[in-house]
Amino acid sequence: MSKFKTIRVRFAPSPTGYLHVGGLRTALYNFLFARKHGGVFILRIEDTDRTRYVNDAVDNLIETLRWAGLDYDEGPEKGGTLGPYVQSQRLEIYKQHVDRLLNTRTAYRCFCTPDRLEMMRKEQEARHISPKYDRNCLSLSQQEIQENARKGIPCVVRMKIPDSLTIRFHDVIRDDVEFSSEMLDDQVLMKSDGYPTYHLANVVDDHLMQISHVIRGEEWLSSTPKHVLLYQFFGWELPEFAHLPLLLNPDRSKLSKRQGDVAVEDYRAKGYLKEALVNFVAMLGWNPGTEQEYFSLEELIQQFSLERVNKAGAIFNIEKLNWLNAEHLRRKPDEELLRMLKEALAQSNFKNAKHDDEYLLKVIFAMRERVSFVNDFIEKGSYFFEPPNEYDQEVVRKRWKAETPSQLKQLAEEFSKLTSPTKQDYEAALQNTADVFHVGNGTLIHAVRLAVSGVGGGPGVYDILFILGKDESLKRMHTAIERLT
RNA sequence: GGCGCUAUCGUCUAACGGUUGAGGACGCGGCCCUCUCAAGGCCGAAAUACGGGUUCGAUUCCCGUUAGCGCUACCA
Repeated sequence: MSKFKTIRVRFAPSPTGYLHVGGLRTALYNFLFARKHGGVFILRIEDTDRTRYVNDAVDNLIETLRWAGLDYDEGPEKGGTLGPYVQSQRLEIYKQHVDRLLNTRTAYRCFCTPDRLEMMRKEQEARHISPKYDRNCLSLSQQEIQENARKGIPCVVRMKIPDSLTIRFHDVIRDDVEFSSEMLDDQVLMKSDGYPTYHLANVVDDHLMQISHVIRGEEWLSSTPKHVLLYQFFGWELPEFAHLPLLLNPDRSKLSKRQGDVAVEDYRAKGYLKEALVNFVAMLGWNPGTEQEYFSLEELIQQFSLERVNKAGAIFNIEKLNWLNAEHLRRKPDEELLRMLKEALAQSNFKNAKHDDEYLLKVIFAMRERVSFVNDFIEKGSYFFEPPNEYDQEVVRKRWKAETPSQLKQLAEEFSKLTSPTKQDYEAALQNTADVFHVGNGTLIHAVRLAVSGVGGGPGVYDILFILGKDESLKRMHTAIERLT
């Protein structure tokens, strides 16, 4: 599919504070594509806007990518032969390339002040024509340019868009796309502070870093013709382009804060598993063509293809993420769940409670099918870590009758006779007691459950009793008899 | 406003002109299982934006309309 020998792709975020879930998906698709084809996945930091620089953003980005399991082959902190991989460290390279453009007259210096530009735009807007630089500085003579430079007037470098040219390029996802050069502005390539704009830096770097496929968000589609022109100006071969559909808010606007969490770290903090988040964003805009929904990273790598990426934007649907999280969580081996539960416990209200692994493993066994998040073990199964401090009133109304206290007293009596009871022992004892009172065992089951857990749902009652142990169970039964009578 | 991209159940999506009275998943409702809650199983409601073409035949190809989104910065 490609004229390039090795697949080389890059994820090129701008460090503005955190990794956006849309960014995570872009990174993921790049990663999957590279791994699938034995290619190279590069991380490049696009920090050419000094006004938006955020401290620690790069570290944060790298840490989040690492958390998600998307290891890059070349990039900051990792190195590579075609670095540096941080654009602010490549200023000299951009300058050289801008000079090339200047020499071939495919770019020119512009000394217009921001004020003049602003006024020009206002006027154009008033006249209902699309805002475009009026090329005021294109006609400057060599002398005038030198004069201005000598006076120290700040200047930018603009690319000179050819007139009436149709620019066509191929996109793996959208096929052929074409734009008229008439619509293009003489884009600033080099800012007055000596930093390149995205357009220049991205083309220069993609070429120098031998990027074979530019896989990025759809918001770049409209500026791609400028990039194509730049490749032509430099006489470089075009990479393949693949513009990914956007991630949307529930109201179909572009995914943003305000309408929920957009930072990967938010989801991480909320207890979502990286496996679930990765699986989920992978399915937002891509599918394998089969009915498989649950994927490990390894399976995604095997099955991923750019050709099966959709064109239309996708809403970030939290319900499905929750479901996938539960799926991934419940399939985890005991040991891993144990490790995660201990970690969660350490940060919970029960951090001082002592429970050995054997006990926690029993809780995991009992709760496994009932949790979507690790914290659910603690929240939905709080009674495994402390006695109920209140009883669900609705359940009390339904399950706790006038005769219940005396029945439970008798049941407690039976339980206390048992030595190291198994689940079966509890069951037999309860059955016997139910027979004595001529009631169905359900009557006692629900009452005991309420007494020991405070709630109406959960694992089988014999499991709960067994996990809690005889002494604790009896204690709770007596407490309930007292408090609910 | 201009340019571009997009358009199948509420949501994510399948279908690459015909075996489609449009399939799956999440969510929702019902039933089964059952000591409860889950999990699981079964069933159900739910979609091709609209209008023209092309074709023996359009979800699928073309055009238009509408809608949504993106871009339109010395931001990326």
